[in-house]
Amino acid sequence: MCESFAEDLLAWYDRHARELPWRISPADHAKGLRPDPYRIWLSEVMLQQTTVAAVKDYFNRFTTRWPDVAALAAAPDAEVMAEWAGLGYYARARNLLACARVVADAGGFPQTEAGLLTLPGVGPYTAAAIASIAFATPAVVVDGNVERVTSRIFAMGDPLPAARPKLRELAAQLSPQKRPGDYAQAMMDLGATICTPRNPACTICPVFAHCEARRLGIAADLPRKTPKAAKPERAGVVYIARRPSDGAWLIETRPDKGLLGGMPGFPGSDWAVGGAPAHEPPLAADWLTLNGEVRHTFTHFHLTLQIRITRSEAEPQQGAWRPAFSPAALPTVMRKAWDLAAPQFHDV
DNA sequence: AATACGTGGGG
DNA sequence: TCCCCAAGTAT
Repeated sequence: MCESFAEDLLAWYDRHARELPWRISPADHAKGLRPDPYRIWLSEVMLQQTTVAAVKDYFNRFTTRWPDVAALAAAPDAEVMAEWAGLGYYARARNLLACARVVADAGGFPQTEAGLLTLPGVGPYTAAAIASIAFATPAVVVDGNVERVTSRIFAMGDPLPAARPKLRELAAQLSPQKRPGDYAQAMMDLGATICTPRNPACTICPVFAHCEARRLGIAADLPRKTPKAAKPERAGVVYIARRPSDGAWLIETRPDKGLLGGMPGFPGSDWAVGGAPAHEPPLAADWLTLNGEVRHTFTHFHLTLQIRITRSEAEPQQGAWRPAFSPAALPTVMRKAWDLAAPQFHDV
């Protein structure tokens, strides 16, 4: 049954594989063509907790600008962070660059799962994905799609995340030794297009016959998940200043660790439950509080941000004047603040 | 082991 | 509107 599961899935993949910028087609794969490990690695890191739709443009811009790992390794940190701006989980970008430099120094990517696992930003999923897709090594590739598909095939009702080790065992039972890369990508495509979280399309599923949850009519209820804690409300203040003499913006680079680490932003208060903690503005001036506020939701809290603006020529105590600053380099929450403030500076 | 870490789209 | 979630990793 396991054997024919993989056969049925791969037969479907041969006809229905999605065309994606980092992929080569199953037909070309069969001719012995191999995808570029650099492109597979880059796409897998971008795709961590991120949708294909969101990744495509970023992937194309990165590979156009930095066509190989040596080019990326030589890039200045700020340029890579700016190119990543808006994609989220910015530790990925910092680790991406660290990883590129390790790999460029080594003269190429490690070709084993264990070797890949030592790289910054490469965890169990990504190591297995690169090993199977780029190096044709059988590996048990388990991501959210595989967990969902597997829980349904076996009608495994234990809730995530506790069920993760058991699901990995079950996924290993399904995984074939042949065509590991195609199989991994087939599971992704199945999970993304047929075996979806809501309203799975069981009637057109290529592995319909193997699916215990479908047989029981409970596919849409799996996998079960333990409820998540509610997100707390936090609030803060940001200060947006512009220098009339040259149009420079007051920008600080956030510390490498923590939220939005390594990204540019506007100086301001900490963000706390119950309101902005006491703080000093980044420079002495008359600050105007805007009527509108920024609302933004992070993974683990909601945020309301008050915006204060001024025009000034003073030397700041936080951040620095940046005459050539582009808002495209901002993380989304800061870009929202900029969107609100920028019209107030139309005459600067 | 549990928590921190972004964002945009869909129902 | 609000909640869920998408090719997870680091600590």
